[in-house]
Amino acid sequence: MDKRITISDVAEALGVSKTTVSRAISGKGRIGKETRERILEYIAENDYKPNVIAKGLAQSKTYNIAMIMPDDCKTYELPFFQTCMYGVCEVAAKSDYDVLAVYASGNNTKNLERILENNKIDGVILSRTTVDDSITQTVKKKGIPFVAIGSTEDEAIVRVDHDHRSACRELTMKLLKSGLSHLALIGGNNTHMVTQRRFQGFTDAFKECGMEPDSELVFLNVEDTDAIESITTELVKKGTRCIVCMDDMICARVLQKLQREQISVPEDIKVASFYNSNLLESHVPSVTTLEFDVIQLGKSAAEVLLKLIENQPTKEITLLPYKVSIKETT
Amino acid sequence: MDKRITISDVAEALGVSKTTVSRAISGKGRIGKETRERILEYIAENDYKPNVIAKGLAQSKTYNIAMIMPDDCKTYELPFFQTCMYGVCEVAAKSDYDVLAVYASGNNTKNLERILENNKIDGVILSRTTVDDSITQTVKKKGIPFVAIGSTEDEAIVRVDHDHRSACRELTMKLLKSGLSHLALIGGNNTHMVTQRRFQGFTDAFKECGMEPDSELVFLNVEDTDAIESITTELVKKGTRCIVCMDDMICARVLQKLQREQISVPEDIKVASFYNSNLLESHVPSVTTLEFDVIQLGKSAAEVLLKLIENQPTKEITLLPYKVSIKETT
DNA sequence: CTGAAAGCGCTTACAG
DNA sequence: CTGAAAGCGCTTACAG
Repeated sequence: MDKRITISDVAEALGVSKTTVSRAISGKGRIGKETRERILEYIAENDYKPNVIAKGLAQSKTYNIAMIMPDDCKTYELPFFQTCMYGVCEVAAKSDYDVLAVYASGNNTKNLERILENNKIDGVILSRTTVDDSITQTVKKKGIPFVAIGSTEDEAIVRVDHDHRSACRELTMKLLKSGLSHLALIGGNNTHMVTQRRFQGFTDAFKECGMEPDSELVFLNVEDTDAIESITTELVKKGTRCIVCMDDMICARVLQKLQREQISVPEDIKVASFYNSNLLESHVPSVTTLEFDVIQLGKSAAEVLLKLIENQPTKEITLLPYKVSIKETT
Repeated sequence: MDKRITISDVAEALGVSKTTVSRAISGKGRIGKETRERILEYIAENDYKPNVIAKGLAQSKTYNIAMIMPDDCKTYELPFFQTCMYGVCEVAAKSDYDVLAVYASGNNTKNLERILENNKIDGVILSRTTVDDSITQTVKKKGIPFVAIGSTEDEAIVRVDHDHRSACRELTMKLLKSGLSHLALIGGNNTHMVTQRRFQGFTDAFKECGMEPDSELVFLNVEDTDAIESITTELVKKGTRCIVCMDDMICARVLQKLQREQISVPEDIKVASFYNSNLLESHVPSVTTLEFDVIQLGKSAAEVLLKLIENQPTKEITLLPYKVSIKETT
């Protein structure tokens, strides 16, 4: 490991003080133009790299942020979280921040607490928000900046999200207007805010048409494959004409089941999904979905968090656009 | 943010020196039993938490390791990397280490270089190794400990891996012995070491039976969906009786294509995969695969890296077991 | 067994 | 415009 030069070495070599060198680098404080240029030049030539750790100690900063990942494997394996994290890292890197991966859930905040106690981060990104969220409480108690990806009940939390409610309303609307009135809906864990928001959008559309969703056709908290399959079968028996799936995973399983039962889509039954991903993208026939830019979601979250950390003004809520993509399955 | 107490506060409150407090906490250096207990007790009661950053500065350590993630979305979205990372984080946390996510590839090591220059990590885990690997070179040049997940050409690199070659040999062997001699093989990027190792295992099995793989039926470097589908079609036309897929993604696409073409598995054609994942696990009929414990892979990698960082002896190579899981598709 | 002091590499009032 | 000095919170020879 090659020994790196420090600010003292630079100061000594140039016959100036450490203070001056520090100022030349940070750009803060008054400093003569010529002096600065001389220092910057020397630094470039001699490959000086500041020690971020020492800088952090002096400033009580770490230049690290944490991204909270769900800690059950069924969830953290979802492309969503990975893609999000990629966006977060990309933006963080530009400001010389790094991203710690921290796995936590409502029942298990011990990793989060450890990292918080160790003062290893300047801010936190919550990648999933649930209705009663002990993760949020933990971060809040610590008092460091954080932003939530997704909706939150607590309106005081800074957050970025896709506009799921409007998106689902719009897609549902299009389905209703195309003459499909008895829409079935299969959704996952209803303690996730996103499930609730999507359901609101679904309901919004019905109301706008002066109707109500048929409660016999709405299934929430459907968590495992078997349940999805039996509900699919049930819906087919009932003669449902269109199944709306809350997410890509559910949709993939529904499509698989229908295919296995030799029920053709869209001829016998139509299918749409409130969320897209690579699980569905290569499907034939192509699936009607909502499209969200997840990398951008991660990027926006990081941008907002960095502003928060640097005490710059930020919006309480950032809503990202979506695209309704009507394809062959409806 | 509640101000935390420091080692000085503890020292002052107890009328001892900072040195003594530090020793009581670290357990290093001689210290009176009674003094130590008094300090530990005070610390517990007053909720003292050491500042890991300061500790790191003094020791020239960061208590962070980096996990290198592939930087193209088709790859980092694979459950493999997520699951691996989970295992890494779990083990790291036990030793008070945290894990930075760093996206890099052979063409783009700038994030890695930045983090290395910033001295923000004590070691690196490489999650994928390619044949000519500029990532490995970059880390090596820096001189900090690292371990590779997967095989490497360079035998001097510390690495942990599943025994892909033996695993593939064994699965291929079983297929050959069950009377399927003209096995077709579809594999991905051949610059990935794992692709090469799997192919070796495949070949090993043939040799052991005094045969050779039929080069007309072997397709490597098959990277996109269209190619997989057309090869599948071609193989069906040729009357191939069994398609072996190098990984879960390829296998999923092959199965999808066959299903769409109404070709039944395993009646018309048999299918096996050299890698399992949730992509395949709920498939009907169940798929013959190799099963690997990926969380364990991440854990082992982290364990080895921590040993390396702490200058403890380690094995050059750690090979993890596998399971051949013969199911309905063959 | 314990402590004073120097040091890790930076930043930042304060003084000039 | 520039610098001496103190400080961030710890660790670790060195001395006693």
